[in-house]
Amino acid sequence: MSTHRVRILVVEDALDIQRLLRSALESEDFEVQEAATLSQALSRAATFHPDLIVLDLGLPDGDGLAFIDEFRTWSPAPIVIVSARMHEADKINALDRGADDYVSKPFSIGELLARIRVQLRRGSLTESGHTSRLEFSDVVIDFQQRTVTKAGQVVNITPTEYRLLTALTRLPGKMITQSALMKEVWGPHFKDSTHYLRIYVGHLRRKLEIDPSQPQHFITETGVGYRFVK
Amino acid sequence: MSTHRVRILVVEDALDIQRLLRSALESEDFEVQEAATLSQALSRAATFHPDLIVLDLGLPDGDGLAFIDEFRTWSPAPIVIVSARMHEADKINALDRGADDYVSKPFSIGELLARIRVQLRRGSLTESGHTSRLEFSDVVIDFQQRTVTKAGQVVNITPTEYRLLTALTRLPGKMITQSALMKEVWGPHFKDSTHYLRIYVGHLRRKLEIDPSQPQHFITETGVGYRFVK
DNA sequence: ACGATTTTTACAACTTTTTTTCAACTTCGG
DNA sequence: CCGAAGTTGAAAAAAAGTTGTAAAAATCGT
Repeated sequence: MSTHRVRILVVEDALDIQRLLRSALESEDFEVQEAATLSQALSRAATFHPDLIVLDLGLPDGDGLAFIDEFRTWSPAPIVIVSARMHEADKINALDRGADDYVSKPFSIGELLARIRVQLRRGSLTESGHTSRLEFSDVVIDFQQRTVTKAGQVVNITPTEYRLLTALTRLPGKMITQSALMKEVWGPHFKDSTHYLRIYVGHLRRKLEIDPSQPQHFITETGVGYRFVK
Repeated sequence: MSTHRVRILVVEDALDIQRLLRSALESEDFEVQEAATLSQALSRAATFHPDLIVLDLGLPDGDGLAFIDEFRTWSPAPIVIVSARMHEADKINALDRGADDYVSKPFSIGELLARIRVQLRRGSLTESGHTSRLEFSDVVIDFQQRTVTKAGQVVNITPTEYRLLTALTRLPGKMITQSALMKEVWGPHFKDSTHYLRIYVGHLRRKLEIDPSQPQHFITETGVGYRFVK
């Protein structure tokens, strides 16, 4: 489905390694962007939407672990750490924090590329995500038929409501930020018009919650986003 | 909602390493089975249906790569190679044939366990359960879902509280200075308004400590900063 | 042109952050 | 060991910001 080349963001402050990585990755036909600082990495990641991140932990303006924390709030794309830190505790920390692989410097470029292929291979396997049916309390959502029933009665769901419902329920339990929801439902251009969200989450609650004033399934995370729980 | 413990098949002919792996894996509450030869490995895998395989490439009756080929025809379960072979070509070969990670002997058992957690996290993300988590006393923090639970109950965490929690827990046991925390949570401009810190550390203690007046996890280092310990 | 849907507007209710106040605790010199 | 200075913790009021609801206006699809 996605027609674009695989995008890789390289977060690395050492210029020589940056160049080495760029040439190796580009010769594998990846689309490469670079960032040399933590803040640059975060803004690049947001606009570039990389399929994978190569991350040096030793950045000048902060700990690379902070990047993992922040990035993982909105993207599951694999993160491969490339670092001079050799201590076991550093590796374990980074891996448990959300990194997917850890390669120590000095590294072999061939091995790094193989490990990147492993990450991308698995990413494409688990891409799909959505099951065809979802049930909670007395509600049944059938994503194949695009129908929603509550207590056996068919509930009319408008196109916008349905897109929002899909975005919220894709990963039950996971908090989705307002801007992520806006981008998915109304498009990137509307990402700051978050009052639409309140109105449409309100619609979903009125139609699907048992008591819309005490929502059990469409949960507000004030200042951040919404979460669907079964 | 699989109720069984996570099953791991260890394919390894050296008895000492086999024992080491079994005890380490069982203390993490995995269900472990072993195989010492290629043919044994294939039949065990077929009956045991492991969730993950730890595989030594140097088996007496054949190349471990053959096992990967055969196993991959019917199971996508992650394979973590543990091998004495150090050559780059061996690693690349195994990874491209279908292995998911490669740890060289002699290996650190802590790192191996972390890499196993990474593999299991990915696999179960789509089904349910395991993600990148931090646990201490009766508290579970799930950074992928952005949820915090105490004794099974969801605890509401505000955006500022969550940023502080993230900054503090990133390096368990390590003391973080007040100004570092201020810069990360409130931004560089507020680095001297350290009384905010006391208020919000207080919030975290009230919400997460067993006895907030006798903190066990969010520790004050008077005059310097705070430290999180598990 | 009609009904259904989306967008705009307005306001009340609610949550979070900041400010303020004061009590308790730590540290350190005498 | 005592008291002073500095540091930390708890509570609550005030301010700022965020969310929920209703309903009118505009737009869309047929």
